[in-house]
Amino acid sequence: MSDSKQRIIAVATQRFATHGYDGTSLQGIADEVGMRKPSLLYHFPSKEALREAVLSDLIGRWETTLPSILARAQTGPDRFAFLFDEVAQFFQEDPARAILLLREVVDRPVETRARLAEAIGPWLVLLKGAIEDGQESGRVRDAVDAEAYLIQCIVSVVGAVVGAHLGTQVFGGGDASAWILRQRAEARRMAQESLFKPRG
Amino acid sequence: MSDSKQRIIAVATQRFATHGYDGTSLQGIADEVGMRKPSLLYHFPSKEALREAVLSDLIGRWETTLPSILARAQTGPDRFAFLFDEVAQFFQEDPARAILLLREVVDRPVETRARLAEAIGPWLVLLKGAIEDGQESGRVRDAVDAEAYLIQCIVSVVGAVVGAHLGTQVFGGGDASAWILRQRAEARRMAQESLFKPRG
DNA sequence: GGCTCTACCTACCACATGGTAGAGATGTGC
DNA sequence: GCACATCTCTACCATGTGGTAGGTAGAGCC
Repeated sequence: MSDSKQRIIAVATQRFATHGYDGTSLQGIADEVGMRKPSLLYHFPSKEALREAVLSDLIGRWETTLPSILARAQTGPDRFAFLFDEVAQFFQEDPARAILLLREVVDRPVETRARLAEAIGPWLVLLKGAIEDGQESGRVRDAVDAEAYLIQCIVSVVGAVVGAHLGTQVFGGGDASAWILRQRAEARRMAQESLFKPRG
Repeated sequence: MSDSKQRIIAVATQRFATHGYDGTSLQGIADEVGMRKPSLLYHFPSKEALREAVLSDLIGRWETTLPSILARAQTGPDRFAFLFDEVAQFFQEDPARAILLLREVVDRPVETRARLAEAIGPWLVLLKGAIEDGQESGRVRDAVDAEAYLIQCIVSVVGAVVGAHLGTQVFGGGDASAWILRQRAEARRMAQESLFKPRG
């Protein structure tokens, strides 16, 4: 992909995340990239095409990151905590990813969900199996609703980014990046302790 | 408040939630209400004023609902589960409330958070105290980060509405309203089991 | 009847938007 | 030299937007 295209996608990603699709103008993106609007429209024939490219780029990054996470998660100990943190790390690295994803799901529920189902569905089915195995072997609580649990985990991780900003305002103390770490840690603790049976 | 004003707010709430502020036109609202655009602008001098009114209406409803929840929560048993479910019920009653809130926090982080801090801040401080009391008396896990925990609870409840729609697509089985119940139940279970120490 | 207020209307405006037409520059292969 | 492709530009357009000006019908009041 050409350099211009990549720069446009990068800028558009941030602006779509910050102001939403409707709240972002091609003019604004073009200005920030440093070109005229028609030049931008040369690379992406329409605003809708740009949205599509931005989303594809995000999902693409996810799909290249995921296998590496899963591969490493299989070997080490504390697989659960590792998996949770790595996924959280993906969003924390660039919070715009979480916000963008959230916006897409809320703005265009049907279309986005279908894409998302394709991208993370198989992975969730896998994890669901792992949870059910854990229930049979007695390590995982029987009360866990595996499917709903997994969805809530995603909600927690993505929501931690939004929640962090909320924390700074309501309770004060520390900046947003410090809060995001606290939110992530607490989300993991909640997920972990509500999944496994207490030891002993 | 006049009937027209209330109808406008009701329609605007749904449309802002569904399409976002920027994605909603005054024309569209006016059409659905059944009046001309300038008539709408007679009641609310600007689109921004309408947004403000919609948000005030939502927060107002919350502020009248909350005391009744807290009053009832103090007497009965299973206070935690009751509180959690009642709050969840508020959003489930009209999912647009959850989506709208989410959108506001994401769209106008600073302004909305300040308002939200005002509306729910004192209540969160109260609950924070209750959790810390529980830690001292040994019923609540020491590892709980009270502030982050409470924020994550809000994220879970609001996110359950979004997550429910995700569940239908990824796993299938049941419609959105059935999924929202599952998400809520699982979110409560996760919050509860990660808060209290295991009995016995 | 006259005055005022509310609630609504028609007609209009300035402006920003997404998008198009078509030309000019810059390089690449022959 | 010349055709061709790639990329960017200027100039423009149709449309929809939030918002304004000003008028009208009716209710209540004196």
